[in-house]
Amino acid sequence: MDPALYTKYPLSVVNSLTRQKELFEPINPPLVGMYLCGPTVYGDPHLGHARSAVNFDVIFRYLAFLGYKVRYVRNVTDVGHLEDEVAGAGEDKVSKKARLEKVEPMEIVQLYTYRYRDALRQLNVLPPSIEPSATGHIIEQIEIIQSILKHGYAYEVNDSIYFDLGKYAQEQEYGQISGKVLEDLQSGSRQTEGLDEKRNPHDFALWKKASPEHIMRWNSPWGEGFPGWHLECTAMSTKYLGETFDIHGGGLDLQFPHHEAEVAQSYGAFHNHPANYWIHHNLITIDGQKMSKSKGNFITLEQLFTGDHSLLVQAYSPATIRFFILQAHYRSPVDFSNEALQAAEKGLTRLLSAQETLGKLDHQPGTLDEKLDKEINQLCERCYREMSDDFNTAKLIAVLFDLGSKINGFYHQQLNLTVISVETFQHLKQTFQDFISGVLGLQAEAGDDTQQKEGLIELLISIRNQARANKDFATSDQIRDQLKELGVQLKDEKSGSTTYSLTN
RNA sequence: GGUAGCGUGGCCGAGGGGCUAGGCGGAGGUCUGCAAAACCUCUUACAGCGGUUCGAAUCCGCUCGCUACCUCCA
Repeated sequence: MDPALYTKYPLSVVNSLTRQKELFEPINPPLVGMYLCGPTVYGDPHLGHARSAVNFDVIFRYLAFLGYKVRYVRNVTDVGHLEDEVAGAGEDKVSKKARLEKVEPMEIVQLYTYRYRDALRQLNVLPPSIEPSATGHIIEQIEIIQSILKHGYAYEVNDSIYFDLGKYAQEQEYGQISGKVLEDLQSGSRQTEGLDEKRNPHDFALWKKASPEHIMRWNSPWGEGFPGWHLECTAMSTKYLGETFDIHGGGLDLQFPHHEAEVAQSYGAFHNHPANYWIHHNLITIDGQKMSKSKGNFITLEQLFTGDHSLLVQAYSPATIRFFILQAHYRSPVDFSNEALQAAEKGLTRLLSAQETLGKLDHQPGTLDEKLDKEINQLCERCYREMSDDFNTAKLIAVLFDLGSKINGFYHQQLNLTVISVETFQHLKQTFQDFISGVLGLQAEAGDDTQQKEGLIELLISIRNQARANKDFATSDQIRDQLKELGVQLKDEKSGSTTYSLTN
C-alpha cells in the first residue's frame, strides 16, 4: 500500500500562537483532532459565518484527502454568550432574542441552528464529525470549574465563579495569541458597573449566578446559574478531543478574549495547553468595513442566494459564494462587492465547464511530447504543494485555471492530446477532479433556476404567438398542450397577450 | 491610546530579495453562416520618502492611509 499522501506532501500551517509557519505534526497520526468555534445561534447566518465554515470545511477536506483521520468538532453556542462580556452584565443573547420574539430560548436555538445548517448544506459544507451544543454540556462545564477551583485559579463571589487572571499571569504568559498584555488592557479598559465582584477587571466569569428573572438556568454546586461563554469550548473540546489536541480554529475576532480565555482555562483545569496549532481566518468586510450587526451592513446568506438586499445587484449562488471565499487566502481579509462576486461567478463557470470538458476527452496514446507531458505533471504536482503550504486555495485555483486552459486546448484540438502519456492523462483527470470537487467542494448548481425557467417559458410563448400569427396552429397547439403536460398552463387573454400559471 | 495586521495593475486577489500568479474587465487575432464558447497575443502593478544590497514589490526606518481586536459580531 502506498504511504499516506501526508508523508509525500508534508503540510505546513501558520500557527497564531507563534505567528510562524510550522510543519504540521499531529499528536497521534493519522488521527487529527480539530475544534472550531461555531456560531452563537440567535440570528440568521451571514457571509461571515459562511467564511468561517467554508474555510474550515476546506481544511477538513484537505486533511482527510491527505490521509488523516480527522475528528472535526464544531460547536453551537446556545447559552452563556452575554451582550456585555467584560462587565459580566447584560443579557444572554439567546434569551434576549427569545424575550423579544416571545418564544422559548430553545425555540430560538432550534430555529437558527436549523437555518445555519441549511445554509451550510447549500454551500456544500460537509457536516462536522460532532456538533455539540453548550447546553448539552453543563455537567462537563461544572466539572471543569471544579477542577479550576481546586487548582486555585478561580474564586467564588456571591455564588458566581470567576477565573483569577492575576494568579494565572504570575505563572503563564497571558495574551500569547492576541499579543495583548494584561497591564495595557487594564489601563485602557473603561470603567463599568458590576466590576466589584471581580478581583481584576479582566477576570472572566466561569459560572454566573442567575438573577430571578434569568430564564436559562441550571443547578450547580453554587446554586442556580449559567456557564460563562468561554467555558463551553474548553468543556466540549476536552470531552471529544482530549486535554490537548491538534488544531483549534476560529475567526480572528475570537483571538481575544475568547481563545486567550480557553488557554487560561485549560491551564487552570489541566495544566495543559489546549491546542498545538491555532488557526485563525480573517474577516469579511463590506466597502472596507467589518460586517456587523451594529453597523447594519451585514448580508445574510439567504439574501445573497435570493439577491434580496439593497447592496446586491443580483442573486449569487451558494457555489459562487463558496468560490469567492476560496479565491482569497483564509488569512487575508476579503472585501465584499458586487463586482468581485460577479467576477467570481464567471470564473467559477469557466472552471466547472473545463471540468465537464475533461470528462468528454478520450485519450489515445501517440508520440510523446515530453515538454507538454512534463508541464502537465508539474501543474498537477503544484496542486498538492500549494494546498500543503498553509492551505493556499488562491494559488491552487490559479493552478487549476492553468490546467483548465490545457483541457480546453485538448478539447478544441489546439493541443494534441495524443502527445501526453496515458499515465499523465489519468493523473490530470484524477487531480483535477480531486481538487475541484473533493478538496474545494465546488460543484455545478442544482440550485435556483427560476429565472432560467421563466425565460424559457417566455421564449416558447413568443414562438407560439408567431406561429399563431402565421396561422400555424399545429405548432401553437403543440406548444400549449405540451407545456400543459409539464405543468405550465397558458392562457390567451382578451387583450391579446399570453399569461401562464404553474399548475404543480 | 494599546495590540495585531494591511496598502499590489481598471476591479478582485496570490506572492514576498533576482524566475515576477490567477480571475474578471478591456484591445486585437484564429475559428465560425452570424453569434457564443474556446484558444492565442496584448493590457506588467506593488502607498510615499529614505536606507541595506550587485539587485527590493519583497528586508529595515520614517511618513501617510486603511482595517481588526481591546464592547456586540465569523
